[in-house]
Amino acid sequence: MTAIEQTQARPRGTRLPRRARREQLLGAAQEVFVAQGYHSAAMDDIAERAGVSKPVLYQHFPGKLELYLALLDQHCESLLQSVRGALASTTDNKQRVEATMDAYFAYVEDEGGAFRLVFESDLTNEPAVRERVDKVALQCAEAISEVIAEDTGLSRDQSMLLAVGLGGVSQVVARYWLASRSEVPRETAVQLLTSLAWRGIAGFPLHGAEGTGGPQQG
Amino acid sequence: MTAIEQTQARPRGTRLPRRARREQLLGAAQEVFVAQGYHSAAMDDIAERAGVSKPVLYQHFPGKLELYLALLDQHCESLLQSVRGALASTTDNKQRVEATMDAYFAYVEDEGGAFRLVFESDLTNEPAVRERVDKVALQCAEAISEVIAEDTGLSRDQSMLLAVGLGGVSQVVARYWLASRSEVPRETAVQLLTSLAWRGIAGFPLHGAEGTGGPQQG
DNA sequence: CTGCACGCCGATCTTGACCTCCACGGCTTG
DNA sequence: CAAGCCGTGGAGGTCAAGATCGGCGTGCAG
Repeated sequence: MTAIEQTQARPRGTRLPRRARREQLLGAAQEVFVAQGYHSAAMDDIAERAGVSKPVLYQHFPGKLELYLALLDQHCESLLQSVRGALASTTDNKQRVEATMDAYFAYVEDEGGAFRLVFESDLTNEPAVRERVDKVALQCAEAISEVIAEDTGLSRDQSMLLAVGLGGVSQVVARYWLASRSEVPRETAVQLLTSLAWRGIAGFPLHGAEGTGGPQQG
Repeated sequence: MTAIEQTQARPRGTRLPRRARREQLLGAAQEVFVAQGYHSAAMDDIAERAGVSKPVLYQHFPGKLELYLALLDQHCESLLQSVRGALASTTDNKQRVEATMDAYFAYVEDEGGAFRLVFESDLTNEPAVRERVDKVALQCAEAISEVIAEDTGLSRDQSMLLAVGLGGVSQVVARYWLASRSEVPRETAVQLLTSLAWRGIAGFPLHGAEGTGGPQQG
């Protein structure tokens, strides 16, 4: 009845080198933060999850907030890399859209549900957290907006609006798709969104004017 | 130095009928919750903001959570009504898209920033809150998806995915537009998103097949 | 074998926020 | 004019959770 699933199953007595211990603590913290959110997560829970006592936690991190920020930074960077990688993976703009959408889906589907720290944080009132979350969203949108501006000739402000929209739609739908256990397979969902978005973007002037790859398949 | 801005400027001693007092408390609570989030908001702050003492607060609401839920319910209902009203305001599907987008922008721009309670709550771990937030998003998406399904002939699952996407894009971009103080006027932003979304939707089969209003103006 | 250093643990402190108890003052009634 | 009632106010209880202090066991150098 009181059995608690723990990924590591440490018998609470193992001695680890500092670096390894730190990584393990980060893993445990991620599990707890993802499952319970920042506020409901207790340092006791994290320590217990890691199979250590609380003082050890405080020997590796100054406090709860810093622990959370370490994880947040890690996964913000991860998202940004994925999006940039998707945009750089091809020069065909339609495939760019598809790759970017898929990047969001892959990110959301990633192990441990770490995306919740970025997209569903319950600590957005903390300026440090707000800054991270806003910044990564802005950086992703800027990366997307550059492509949009080149493809459509829209102004910076307007392409940013669209870029924010594309990032937003990817993130929101990916989360919905994951939560609803939709029977629609991931690839189909991505295709659907890509069709929607690409047709929308292609309707603006200048689309495909500069060798962006032909829209041969309607 | 210790001057605190209070919208009502009650001299802290006024006697109000219960209904009016309740409304005033709700208003004060909304201001504090919006400004500070659920966790950082203290019942003391809300009472002080309203110009009453704490026991009065507890005579009208059983606790902090119920107070929050009362506000949340109110604004969830408001959003749902706006979206449904927008969808029912016309039979032209393109104008439906535009009206719905505009409904989100209006909602976000609404006084007091109450949209934060719905879209940026820091209490999503609380099941009651999660239920409300998820439910209103789902209800909005369902309302939208009905139109999409009729217009495109897509399956229920697929039109729901698109509907969630449209709701998501509206919500995300509207919040970005509000936060970034974009020089793009609201009407232009709505037009931009409407173009994007409508072209995307219109690309699916069956679009405009059943008297949905002619797409005469590109 | 013995002393030392290091990392870990049980038990504790303190803060902060939600939530109630006893005294005061204005309004109504005879 | 006087008495009572009801709502208001300040001060306090309780508890959860973040953050910390002395003791213990283990591995290594001499």
